[in-house]
Amino acid sequence: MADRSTQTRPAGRKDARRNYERLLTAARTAFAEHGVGASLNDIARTAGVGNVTLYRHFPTRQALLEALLGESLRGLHTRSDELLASPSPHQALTTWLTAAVEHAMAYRGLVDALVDSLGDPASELHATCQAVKTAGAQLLARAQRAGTIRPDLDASALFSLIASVAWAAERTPAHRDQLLAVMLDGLHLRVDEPDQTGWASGV
Amino acid sequence: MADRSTQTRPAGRKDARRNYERLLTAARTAFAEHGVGASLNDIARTAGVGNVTLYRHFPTRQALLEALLGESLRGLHTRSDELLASPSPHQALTTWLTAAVEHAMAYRGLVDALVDSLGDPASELHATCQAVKTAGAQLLARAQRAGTIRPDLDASALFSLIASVAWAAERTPAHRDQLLAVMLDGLHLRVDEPDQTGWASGV
DNA sequence: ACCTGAACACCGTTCAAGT
DNA sequence: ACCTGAACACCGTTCAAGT
Repeated sequence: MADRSTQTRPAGRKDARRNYERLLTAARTAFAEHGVGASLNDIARTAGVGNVTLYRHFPTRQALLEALLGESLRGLHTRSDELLASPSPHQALTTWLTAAVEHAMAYRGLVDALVDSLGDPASELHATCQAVKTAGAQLLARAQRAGTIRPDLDASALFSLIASVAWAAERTPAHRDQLLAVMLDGLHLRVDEPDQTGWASGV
Repeated sequence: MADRSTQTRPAGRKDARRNYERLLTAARTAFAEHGVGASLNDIARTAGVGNVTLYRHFPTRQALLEALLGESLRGLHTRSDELLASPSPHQALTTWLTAAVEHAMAYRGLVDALVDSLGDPASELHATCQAVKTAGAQLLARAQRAGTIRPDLDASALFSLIASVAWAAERTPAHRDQLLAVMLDGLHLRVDEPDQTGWASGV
């Protein structure tokens, strides 16, 4: 639980450390250009490093993603803690959901990797994704207690919702805001305002 | 527009016709088992056919999907025509959307192919996907005229919504109904009932 | 301790021939 | 006309050695 932000950066030999950094920057540009499915051999090549060196530092593609995005994704946890102190539970949740969707769109194809990771405890991204999930869970629970969000919904369903919107928005960016709006509206309870007529309170 | 259901089944040599059918059944089981990303060489192999034979009959993976699913997907168009005659525009749309999501989940990874096809006029699935889209457009427009569906939404955004739900539901089947419910609720206009109190009708 | 080049088993696609 | 086996350029992964 403590010091989640310190990932295993190699402290050993100087060239190892240098190769590590080179691989990260090469991966960053490759993912940005070709999506998370970019060729790993290509990344090693442009980093000026043997491909086995890449595999030693990052045994899987997800390890590479963790190194690149872990910090940013864990930032959603911090953000959630902050928002828990904000006055409107509902607004806090919607703000956070918008940010979460944004984070999940960092690279083309990233959402697939995130969803896979959540379901695979062996993945290097697993812990990070679960941190995101529990971050959302807190805001979700608070909003549900406040009565503005449909009660039949748990944290993992919320994660699926985030992923589904991020996936579609990545494919058709023009629809991003509408997709988000529909999701947020769908989460919103119908009877969200205090009843102003007294009409419905009888039964 | 006429006779969309007749696809190019080869009428030539007997062995060609036989190979065509063998490839289809091999593809069907391969896609069912490994998703739409299944190895094409593998499909040719289990069909007992040279791989080039596969490529001649089906130049792309999407051509194969069209041959397998085209009829079923075009069925959504027929379904839409039927539902246009049903009494409740809103119920008609939700029924159709549920069916559309179901269709898009026929194989693992299918939604990606469908969305790609819609954006690529050269794809063999393009016409089919557009037929699905226009089928949804009719029901959407009717429900919007009836005032139960948010008016700021066009057919392509609706297609994105279907795809996003199908994508997530395929990954986490347990959430399928909730994802659908959130989407349908998000489409639903808040003030959908005739105002029963007179409170809101002043302005 | 950390690195590299070469090999391995795949993939989709295309070739030069066969009947 | 329609087919096939073999080649091609890739992929991720693993090997046997190097310093």
